[in-house]
Amino acid sequence: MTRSYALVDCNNFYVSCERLFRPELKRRPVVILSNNDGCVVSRSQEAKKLNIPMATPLFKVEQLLKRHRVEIFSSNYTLYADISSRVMQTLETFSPQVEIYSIDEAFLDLTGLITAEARYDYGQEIRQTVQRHVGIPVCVGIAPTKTLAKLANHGAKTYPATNGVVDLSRPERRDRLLKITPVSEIWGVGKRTLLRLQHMGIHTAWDLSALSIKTARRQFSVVMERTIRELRGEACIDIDAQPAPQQQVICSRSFGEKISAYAPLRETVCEFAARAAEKLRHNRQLARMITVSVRTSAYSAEDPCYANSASGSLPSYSNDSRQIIARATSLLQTVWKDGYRYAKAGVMLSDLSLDSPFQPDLFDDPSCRARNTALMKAMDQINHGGSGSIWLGGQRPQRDWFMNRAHLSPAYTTRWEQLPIVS
DNA sequence: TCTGGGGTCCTAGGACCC
DNA sequence: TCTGGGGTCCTAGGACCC
Repeated sequence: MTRSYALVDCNNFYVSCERLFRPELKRRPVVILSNNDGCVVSRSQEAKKLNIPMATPLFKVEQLLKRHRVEIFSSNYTLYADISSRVMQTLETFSPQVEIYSIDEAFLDLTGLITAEARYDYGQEIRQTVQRHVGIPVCVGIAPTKTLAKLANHGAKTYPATNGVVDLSRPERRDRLLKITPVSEIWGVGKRTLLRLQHMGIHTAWDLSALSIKTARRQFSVVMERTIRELRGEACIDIDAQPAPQQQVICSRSFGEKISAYAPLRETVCEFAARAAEKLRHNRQLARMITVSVRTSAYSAEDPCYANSASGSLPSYSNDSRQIIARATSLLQTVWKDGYRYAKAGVMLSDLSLDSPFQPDLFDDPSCRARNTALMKAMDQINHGGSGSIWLGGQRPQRDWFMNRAHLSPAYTTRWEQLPIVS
């Protein structure tokens, strides 16, 4: 049976979230910054028109932003995650098979759900419902493969005449859009691949779809082969409504101020380790491998450059903050070198397993494990909401001390004291 | 002065086994 | 003196995604 997928993608998602609570910003240029106020990661239509490229460092466009009185926000992930889950809940009423692909987009399996003729209208209904229930504008792309649904969504965003919905079920429409879309817009074509494709004279999505499968396989990889088949309408990537448990948990940050001494760097790494352990417990997972990485700035010309990482295993599968912090500290000692100005560090947990059913090893002490689990649970409950009321020795008490967040909006939907007030 | 963070998948090459 | 070949597992690195 011919399959049918919809890709629903929120428009300028972070900007739209901020505008929900600041409606006066509707037609104003708005940008959202990454963690640490480093780069521009979301732009309103008006900001895009000012030629502010995605992921530009803030300092490069600061003057431009000022001149055009662009509204600036630090990222407020607590808010975005909450709005995202409301959007996803709404989408789940439109298909039994929904794959949440990222914070702002989801694939819906429409196969056998609606007739080909009704698909465009269904897309419009999705748009209107999300707008009415959550207040977030979305675009919908519908097609027989996920790669084409991505393309359709890009079309819906690019061409206002589509009214936010593009259905590529008919091959004529599909081919027409392929011919006018640059190959760089195709899902899976990144910077490196783009360069190689251009050398081969491949510039549009249509050119790519015409590349022989054999050549694609030989010169690129199975990934490219799949992309081409999908562009031709052959579904190779299925909906993944029950994603496998995560394989790694990462906590890493650039610092607001560079760190040259061991003690503050250790405190920071301990903090990252504690956060990673929290995430692990939230996922109901355990880890056996831990990696600690540190680096100096990759951009600074005058500072000497150094980057290193060290991995090691934990005594057994664990999500106990104390064990993870202890191991992180010992690993940091092996990569620490005096005389550098550190700009970034990270802790990664891998070799994960679910915490139940748990397979203990020979030396496991069940009563000790139960006690530790209870202790961590109590800690998480006290810290619920991210306020960081209690912490372990070695952690730095003021969370986020190292992060610049000069333009943060309130946690409108997740903290009582910050609820918006209608007067 | 100031350049994000958190993930996934694929491939190649080495170690090791029989 | 002869020095195969196929399989698995692990790791590092690359490329990509949002």
